[in-house]
Amino acid sequence: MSRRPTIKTLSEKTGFSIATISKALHDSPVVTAETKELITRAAREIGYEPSLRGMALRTGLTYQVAVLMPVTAAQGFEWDGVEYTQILSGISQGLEGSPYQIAVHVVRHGGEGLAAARRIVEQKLADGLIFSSILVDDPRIEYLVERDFPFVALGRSRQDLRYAYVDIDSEWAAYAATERLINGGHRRVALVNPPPELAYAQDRIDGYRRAFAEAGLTTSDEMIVAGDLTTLHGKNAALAMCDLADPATGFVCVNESTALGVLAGLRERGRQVGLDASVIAYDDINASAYFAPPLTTFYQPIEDLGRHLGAFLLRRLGGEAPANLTELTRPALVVRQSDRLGQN
Amino acid sequence: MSRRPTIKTLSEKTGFSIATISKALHDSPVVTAETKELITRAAREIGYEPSLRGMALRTGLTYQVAVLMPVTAAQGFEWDGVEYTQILSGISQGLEGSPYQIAVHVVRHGGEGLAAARRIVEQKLADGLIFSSILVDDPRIEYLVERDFPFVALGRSRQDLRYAYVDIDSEWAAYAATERLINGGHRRVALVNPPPELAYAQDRIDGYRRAFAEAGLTTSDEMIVAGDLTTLHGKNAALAMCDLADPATGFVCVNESTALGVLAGLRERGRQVGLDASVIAYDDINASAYFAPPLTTFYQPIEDLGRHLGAFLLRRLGGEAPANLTELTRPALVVRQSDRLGQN
DNA sequence: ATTTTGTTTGAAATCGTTTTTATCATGCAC
DNA sequence: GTGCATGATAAAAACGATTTCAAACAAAAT
Repeated sequence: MSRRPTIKTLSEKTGFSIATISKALHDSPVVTAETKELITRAAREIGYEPSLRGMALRTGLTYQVAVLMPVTAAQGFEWDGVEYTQILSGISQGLEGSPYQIAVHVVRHGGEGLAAARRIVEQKLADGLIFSSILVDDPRIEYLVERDFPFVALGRSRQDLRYAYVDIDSEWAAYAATERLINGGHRRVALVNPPPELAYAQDRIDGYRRAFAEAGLTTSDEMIVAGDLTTLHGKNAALAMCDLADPATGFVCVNESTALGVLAGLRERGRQVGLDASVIAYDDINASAYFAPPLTTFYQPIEDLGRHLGAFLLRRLGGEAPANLTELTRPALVVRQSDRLGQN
Repeated sequence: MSRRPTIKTLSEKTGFSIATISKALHDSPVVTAETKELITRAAREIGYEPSLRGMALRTGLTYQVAVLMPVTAAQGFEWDGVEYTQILSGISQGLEGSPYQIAVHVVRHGGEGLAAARRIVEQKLADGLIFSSILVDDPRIEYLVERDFPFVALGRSRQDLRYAYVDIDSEWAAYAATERLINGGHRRVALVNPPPELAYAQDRIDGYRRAFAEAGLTTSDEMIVAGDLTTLHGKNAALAMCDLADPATGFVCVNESTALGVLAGLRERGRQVGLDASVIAYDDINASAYFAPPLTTFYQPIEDLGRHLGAFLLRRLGGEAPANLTELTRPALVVRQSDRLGQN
């Protein structure tokens, strides 16, 4: 039985030393074109593939990219975090052609994130790191920047640090959605938001407030409902907003899961969407198109973001400065249902 | 700056040779209890952690578990494949306490699956493999069994091979759902099913047919609609079933995504669920509870299955025979809405 | 003819482990 | 006192690559 060919096999076959083989395969200028040709041909012939483990040991690299995958709401088995499939798919596309593999590290509680990052850096479990759920003040970013460990964040914290990121312009997205509802005649607009420690929760609040400010209106904080990203949260938020003395008529929902919950809540209160309530959501898996009624959304191309995460990390690993590696995308409006209160 | 401590550091610190250190840390019987104690204490003191890469090179292992993640319907950006977050979370729990990391390999087209498995085995990218979307006749299973490469399948093919698997009893699940609808008075029941090459699509068809046979009724194949697992597929299926000369009144949906589509389709045709149509789905992320109306479902504990996948693979890697490593679970009925036609 | 320079290749060290084999006391029997 | 197990530890080889440095040789310069 023939074992997998190594550089030694090649050495025996071609008569060159393993040193020359290694150099030839790396296209080093010190070896003649003729020898290179000979060696690469032999390598192709016997199907030689360098062993990642051998390379890893010698170079100190791991050829692994770690991805921190949060599983916050597995408890209760609610619809949450599902977009990670798309993120991973995107990252994998971004990494294509490189020798890097994706190592998923599941993070159960918020606090585990820093611990996981620490372990990855200290035990050198990976050469680079990708993570999301960025906090307003994110200890992982601080730690990694300080250690100069290559990473790309999906989201931006509010720290004054230079690092690579890919993000959605949530401030603008919330502004645009809120503005639409205000223009539609809504004065009481609920913002169904993620927990306030998340950076983009703050971005959304900023955009929401800006829309009201520019319209010359005032907002009250009771309309901003923070919670996890589950459908249940959306439903509870809608119920609470309906039960206010001065109830909400417009709803800006952070994602499709909460939007579904809001629809369920409104139904339970006998409110008719399109007639006495309007709902706008941010969309990643096109479920909103099938809701009753179909929702107007801002579409976030999660898989694209993933692709950029992978590509940016590759460039970061290649030594590029983080300053070049930033991207901010605006979600695209998908109009499906009117936002005009009682006019459709 | 102190580099990460290695076995050599420990050797210098304690005065023992690296051979003795290695043996002591593996609790070998040839080294005295006293020496072991000394060495383990020193290891703890300087925070020694063995290098996975060093171990990997020497032992030929990789300490990686590969997971094949299919991304079939990324095209069109439909709701599909979202349960992988839960699967990964479960696998990670099953692997906890072991030195194994999860390496995700994204598989884009069906055919890529075998190629990915081949690459993983031949280049020894991982020590074990986990994959889903099992085909009726699955070349990956055949290949891996032949090579005696450790793996656990999420699902069972119809090949007569011995291998480790975790699966949902889809035959029973389809039987139970169909029987409920038949008992509710439905005679025209549509089965909104995945593509027929998937093993569990056949299981579902078997169960569906058994329910009709046991009720002394006949089925017609036009009621079995195969397609991808997207919401769009569900909607199209519902439209088609409504437009038949003898339309369907009951719907058994393969997952929540298609169920949402079926609801949308029924709405478009003016059918009222609970009045002139009934829908039952298989549930993994509890979205059905918020649909209009909330759906009766069979709940599939995906994360549990993932946990077993991880645990089984660990045992398989430990040398256990595949025959012991099989599990079949029945989903649990969650009654939310009556299945009785026009009687609720 | 001898030295210098440059070009190509090879030997050897290294990365951090595990494992096989060797060494060296010590205790015991003869 | 010599020989022989026995038990504890050490030395060395291996895993598969990269990299530094030396060697060999030819060509050019003196």
